[in-house]
Amino acid sequence: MTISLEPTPPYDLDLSAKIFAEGGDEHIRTFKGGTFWQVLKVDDQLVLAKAKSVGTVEQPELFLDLESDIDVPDDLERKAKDLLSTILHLDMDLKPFYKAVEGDGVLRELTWLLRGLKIPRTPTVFEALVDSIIEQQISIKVAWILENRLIKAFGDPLEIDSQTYYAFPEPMKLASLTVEDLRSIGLSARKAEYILGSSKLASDGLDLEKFKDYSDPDKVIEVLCRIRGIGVWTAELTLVRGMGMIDAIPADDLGLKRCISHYYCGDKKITGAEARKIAEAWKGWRGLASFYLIMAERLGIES
DNA sequence: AGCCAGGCTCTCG
DNA sequence: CGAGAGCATGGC
Repeated sequence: MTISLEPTPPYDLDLSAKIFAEGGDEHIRTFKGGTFWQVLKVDDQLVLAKAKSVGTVEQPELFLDLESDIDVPDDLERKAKDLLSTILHLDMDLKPFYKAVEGDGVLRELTWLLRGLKIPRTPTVFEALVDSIIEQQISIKVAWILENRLIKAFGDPLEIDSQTYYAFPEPMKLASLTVEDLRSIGLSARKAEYILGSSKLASDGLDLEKFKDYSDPDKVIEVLCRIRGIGVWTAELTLVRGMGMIDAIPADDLGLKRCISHYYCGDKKITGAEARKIAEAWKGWRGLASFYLIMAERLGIES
């Protein structure tokens, strides 16, 4: 069964999914040989989704294949298609962003070089929140290792052709664990407590997913920051990655400051406040612009 | 070998 | 209050 997807052009899957190749895991989610795949949880049913590009950047088209341990009914198929579109952010229109940053010499060049790059989202806000907690302070590569361990240890398994794939664990599942359980995969006791606390809130009435519909990002940040272990940085990262709020920017982020400094300040060290000031020029698109800078640095693009 | 990496809380003074 | 210690792992 092959489903056709038509992303809003321009779109470059190979470029956009590159981020999943680094730190990816074949049993969870990765991008390899032109194919992106990930287990999706749709109506409590696990489905392995595989997407590849069959179009061009200007006329993008994806083929989506779904595999499961049951026959996938039509409505499930439609929901899986929608969820994959959400994850890859296929409905995002990049053209207004490109127009908005035309006056910025750095981004004008980077948006030309990285044309079709869309910022991915997590399937749920909860997943973005937990990921962001794990990523606090340690290097991103170590964080990816820990995230994958968490998913394999506590996530939902799907068996296909004697291969096991894992989806991100539900809040209820993580809430049922102990600090020792989480320490056993290499998390600090502190982070284990943060994750347990957040999971308990999420499985006990705090509907994180509803924050997607809030119109005021600052309000969401404020609410999230009341949770123990969640600071402004973690909240902002969750907004961008979990809610698709592409104007939110984790300006205090060490890696982002390094990127902004590299492309705008001749590698001179800058503060979070200075980063925020520079990012003012990208208002409306600050998170997306940051993503372009980070990807440009990863790809070794000089300017 | 040690220091550092996409922070945050808690504890002192 | 503001500053500083402590945290876990893996990469360099």
